[in-house]
Parts: sequence; C-alpha cells; structure tokens
Amino acid sequence: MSENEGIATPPTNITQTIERLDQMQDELPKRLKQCASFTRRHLHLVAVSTVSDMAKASGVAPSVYIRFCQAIGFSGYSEMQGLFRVQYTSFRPDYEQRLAQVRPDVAQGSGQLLGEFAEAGHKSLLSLGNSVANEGLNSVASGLAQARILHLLGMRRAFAVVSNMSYLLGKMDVPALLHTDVGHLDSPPLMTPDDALFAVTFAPFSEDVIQQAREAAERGVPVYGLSDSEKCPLFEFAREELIVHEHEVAGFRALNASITLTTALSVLVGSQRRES
Amino acid sequence: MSENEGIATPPTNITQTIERLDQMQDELPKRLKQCASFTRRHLHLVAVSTVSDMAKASGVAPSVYIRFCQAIGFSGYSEMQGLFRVQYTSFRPDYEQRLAQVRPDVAQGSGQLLGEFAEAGHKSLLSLGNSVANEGLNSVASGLAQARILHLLGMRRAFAVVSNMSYLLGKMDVPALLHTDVGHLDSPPLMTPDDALFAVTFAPFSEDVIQQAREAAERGVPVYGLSDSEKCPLFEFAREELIVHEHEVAGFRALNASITLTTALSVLVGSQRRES
DNA sequence: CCGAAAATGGAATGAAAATTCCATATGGGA
DNA sequence: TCCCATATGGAATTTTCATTCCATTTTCGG
Repeated sequence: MSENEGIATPPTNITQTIERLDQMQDELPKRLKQCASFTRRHLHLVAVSTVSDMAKASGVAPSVYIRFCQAIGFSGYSEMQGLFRVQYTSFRPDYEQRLAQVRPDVAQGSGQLLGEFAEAGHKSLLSLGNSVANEGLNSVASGLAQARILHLLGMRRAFAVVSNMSYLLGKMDVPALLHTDVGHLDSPPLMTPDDALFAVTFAPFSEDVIQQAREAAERGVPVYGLSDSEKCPLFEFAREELIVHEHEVAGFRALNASITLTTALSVLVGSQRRES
Repeated sequence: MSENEGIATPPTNITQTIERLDQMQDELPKRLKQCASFTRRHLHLVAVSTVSDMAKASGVAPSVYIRFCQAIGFSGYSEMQGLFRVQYTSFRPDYEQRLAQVRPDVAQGSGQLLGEFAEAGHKSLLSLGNSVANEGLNSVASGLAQARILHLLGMRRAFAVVSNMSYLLGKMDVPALLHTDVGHLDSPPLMTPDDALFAVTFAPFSEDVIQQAREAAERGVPVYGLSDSEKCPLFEFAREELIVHEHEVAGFRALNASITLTTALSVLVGSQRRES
C-alpha cells in the first residue's frame, strides 16, 4: 500500500485521455514523457498495436510503457487499448455496455451535446490517421496541382467542404472554380482535359454530382473524388478517390475528417504549384 | 503438386482478400459461409478484434473461424489480422528518430502534413470543450429557435461554416436563409425583428459582414455572432456571441472547432423548434 | 435406411502478450 | 561526496489468445 500519486479514475473517452496526456506532459519523468509525447502524436496506433510495439516506437521498455498507462489513470495497457478499440466495435455485446455510459445520447443538455460532437470529432480525426486513403493524398495533390483550372463540385453536406477548399486555394492563388449551381457546369468550354475536377459526395450520393462528374470524365477531364464509402459511384470513373469516415451523433455528422483532409490537400496543392 | 483444396498463396492486400471472399462465397460450407458473410461486411473489425470476437459475432466457434481464415489462404487468424493492421499503421521501428526531425518543419511530406492538421484538430476540439463561450450555447440556440427566419451570414473562411449550418437546418425543416452574395441582403423587407441573424467572422474581420450585421442590429434584428476573438466588432451590437479558437498549421487553420460548435448549435436549434 | 466423408464445437495445447517483480542505475538534496 | 528516493529495464510470472486435436453431429450418396 502506498501513495498512489496517480489519479485513481481512468479516462472514459478519447477527449479525457488527450486532456490528461497534455496536462501531465510536464510533470512526468523522462521516459514516461517520451511515452506521452509519442502516444499523443500517434493516438491512432493504440488500437492496433501491442505494448511492445508502442514501447519500441516510444523508445522505452515495455514495462515502462505500462507504467505510463497507469500514470495516466488506466489499470494497464489493455484497458487503455480497449478505449481506443471501442470506436471500431460499437456493435459488440461486451462493448455496447461501455458505450452506453460514454454516450447517454441525444439532444438534452447543450454542453452535453457539444461534448458528444467534440468526442465524435476526435474519433473522426483518429480514423483519418488510420485510413488507407491517406497514402493517395500526395498523388491526388499532384494530380490537382497540374490542372489549368481546378473545378470543385459538391452539394448538401459536401458543399461546405468544397467551399472551404475554394477559399483556401484562392488564398494561395490556385485557379479554382467552385460550382455552386448545378446545370451551368456542363457548358462544354468550361471544363477541358487540361483541367481537373474534384468532386465530393457522401452517402446517399447526390445524383447531380455523380452525373456531372461522369460527364466530365467522359469528356476526358481527370476526376478525383472524396467520399465516405467505397461504394461511391465516383469510383467507377475517378482517377483516384479519397475516403473519410465521420462519426455521428444522434444521426448527425460533423465534417471534421473531411475538412481536415481537404484542408491538408489544399495546402499541398498550393505548395506543389508554387514549386513549378 | 498435392491436392490442398485451399488456395496455397495468401492474399497480399485487402483488395485481394475481398475478391477471394466474394469468389468463395458460394463454395463454402454453411458455417464458413457465415464467417465470410460477416467478415465481408465488417472488414474493419479484423484489425482490432480477437478470434473469439469475430467468431462470436459471426455466430460460430473460434476454431471454425480459424478454419475459415485458412480456407481463404492464410495460415491462420494472426496472419490475416496482420494484413489488416498494416493498413492502419505504416508502422516502422525507426519511428522515433524520424519523429524528432519532422516535428518542427512544415509542409513537406503529405502524411506528415495531414498528421499536423489532425493534431491541430484535436487541440481545437479540446479548447472547444474548455471555452467559456459554450455556456452561452443554449441561450443562443433558443434565441435562434424563436426566429421566423434564420439568416446566415459569413464570408471567406466563415462561409463554409454557415453553409454547413444552412444544410443542417434545412434538413431539420428550420427556415434558414444563407446569404451568399453581400449586397442583396440589405433590402429592408428581407430581415425583420421577428427574424434572427447569425453572423460568423474570423480575424481579420470581414468589413462586409460586420457592416451588414450592424445595419441589421440597428433595424432591430437580433444578431448572434461567432468569432475567434473577443476583439471582434460583432461584440458591440450582438445579443450574444460565441468564441472558438482554431489552432493553425503553417499559417493555415482548419475549421474543426467552428464546424463542431455550429453543428451542435444547429441540432439544438432544430430540436428546440420541434418542441414548440 | 445405412455408411462414409465432411463439418462442427468444445476441450487441450502451445505461443504470445500483458503485467508484476526486482536488481540496478540515476538524480537531487544534505 | 554520500545517501535516499525515484526511475528504469530486463527477467519472471500470469493471463489471454491462437491454434490444434478429437469426439460428436450432420450431410449426402448409395
């Protein structure tokens, strides 16, 4: 028995975990600080790695990494890993119970709801780090950077995404055209094979967007896509496609992963163009 | 040479795995087909689940699930899981070395840049939870919910924010009007004191937005604001104002906190209106 | 309806991982 | 400089997991 200086209560969600990580950063001994630092920047690895993996990557011994988990407030690595795995496994009986605690759902308190969306945002950003799609980010960026004019297409929920891109690209002097009104797009001279089209659509997919993109592709315009599902029809004709997954709260999704990905993409396009 | 009914070579990537799954679907015995069917629909679970998890979820015994993995061509579950984990990690032993270098510099590698934005996103969401402004979220929501028509105003970086709100509110049958073109706004009959204006502007503040909002306020229209600074001129005449802080990467800001806050706000407005 | 071949599930085994323990190293204060 | 408290890493232990084995059941051809 002794003074457990550590906090007794384990974090119950990702948000709390990150907070505690940041907050303890300063008061930890050297090796544990290494763990905190690495983990903070590679949260998405926890769900799919073993202690020795994380320890090695942090540059410490496995036992040290476990001590780190305990310093954070968990009973050990397994408990911490469990927290990060829940987001992938919400349907399983064992996990459903935990999930129920984390998510006393629906729009009651406002702070409550905001917290839920923030948590969902964290998760979305985590799976963004995990996504296979990211590997293609560079090649999509160079594809878009070569375009004479970059056409942006997206409706409903996706419209915010492309309008944000439009703003960023404009700020970096990349010639980009945001197609706000479907219909005036298909005037033939507007898009040429020298251009590129970046189309965004989430399930259930917008017929208009698909249609416009398909016609562009048939006309020889390189089409790149962003979606939240592999079943997206854009896949049929797009050069490359990025995929993001947004977690939802009470049936609503924010745009954290999408906006973050496309912001990074826009900056990449901007910097690649500047180099040439 | 010999007659192993199973295919000798294991799939080397996810695509191959899926193909083989689909292709074998018909020629498998009942229980194994169950495994194939469930796994096909929940591929993402493999990386973070144990055999017994997958077996239970598929409705079979663990040993059966392993036999299923072998039928696909893997040596066992571990090998199959390894394939799925690699997709998530891109995990290299020499990680911590790179890490030290990468941290300070900016827009070089693409995955790195995305990681930086994800990191900034986490921070933004954290400060969102901490911010004082959020306490006012409920009262802003009820203010907006009482409006006959909810006018949305935002330009540049803020435009994506209000257009997202416009979509969400529309989806919930809240009468909202997105002002895309400044200038046609100030036709007097368009906004009345029965309405409300939600204006978004980030530093450096858009003159147009401030001006429009001020005129609306002088005409008796309740104005609510969202900004990233307390120095925002909207403060001078807005009923209430929300504040978010977005972390930046290489001079660029994503919209994680803003989008998350306004998404929550929109849902609140929608649910409050439904109650009356 | 019978028998052989295949399929299935539970128990036994072996491997790997998480966690604890302990001897050694390190750093800060007297 | 010495001493004590704390930190650290490797070895030992325990737990969990993957895999194999085998008895039982099911299926299908005759």
